[in-house]
Amino acid sequence: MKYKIVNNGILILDKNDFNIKEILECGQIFSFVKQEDGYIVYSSDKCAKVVESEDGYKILTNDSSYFENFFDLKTDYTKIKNALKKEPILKEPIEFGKGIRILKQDLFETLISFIVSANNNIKRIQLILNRLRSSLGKDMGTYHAFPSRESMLKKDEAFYKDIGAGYRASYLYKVIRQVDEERLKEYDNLPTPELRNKLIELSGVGPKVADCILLFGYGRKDVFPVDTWIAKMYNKYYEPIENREEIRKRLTHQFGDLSGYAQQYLFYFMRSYVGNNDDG
DNA sequence: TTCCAGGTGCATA
DNA sequence: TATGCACATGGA
Repeated sequence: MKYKIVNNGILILDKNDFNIKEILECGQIFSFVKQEDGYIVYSSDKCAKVVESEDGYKILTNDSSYFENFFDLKTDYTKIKNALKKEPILKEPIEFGKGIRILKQDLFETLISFIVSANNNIKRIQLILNRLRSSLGKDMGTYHAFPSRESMLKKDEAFYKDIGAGYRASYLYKVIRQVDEERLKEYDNLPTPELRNKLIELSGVGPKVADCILLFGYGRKDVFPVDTWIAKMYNKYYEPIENREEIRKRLTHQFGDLSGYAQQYLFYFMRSYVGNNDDG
């Protein structure tokens, strides 16, 4: 994909592999705001405004190199989509979400965010994380950074209940006492299966949340997170199987190193297009 | 009112 | 190892 670093951000010079609505609304990230003329996206202590232009997008930010990596701009998504289109089941989902890119997100933020996401809906996940940012995150002027582990350590479990985390409050209280940002970074040296086992040891992190952290934080594309929507998909287009571990095994076997990409096209398609309509 | 949402932890067999 | 249940909360 063609893009150019300029003095106030990044110019995306191609709309084929970049659609900001699809990138932000496909469920991989929760901290963003839709505006009249574009989107503002928050990651860690940074932010960017993304505005559509005639032949692409402008990413307005002071941290171009961070967002170059964040938006995974060096990866050729045309190539990935062409490879995945050979699977009949992915033809329509890829057409529907052809501007999706897998974001490379901050590890600690991804850990906390996807613990909150468990058995929860996206609107409420966003609400809880916004409260977390605004009450504990560093004031950056026009917004608040995602809180550090250090700032989260100062709060008791009741605080996390008060911001609406529900029964996940105890997971949050515990998990920040199990790992810090440095340890999470060190884990990146491990191969995916070992790293996955390390993550599952953490409070509030099971197989599905671990896979989301692997995919959206560590950038591991050889995982296929199986949530309620993917389970629905599998039972609709493949065959009825109750066991999600079995579904995960079969899908990672089918899609291999492109599992993460395939999962995201399917998830977005199921959630926003097929939705609850069960007669397709 | 019941069901569901990007599931996990824990007890039980 | 595998199954079943409880767990907060708000929208449909």
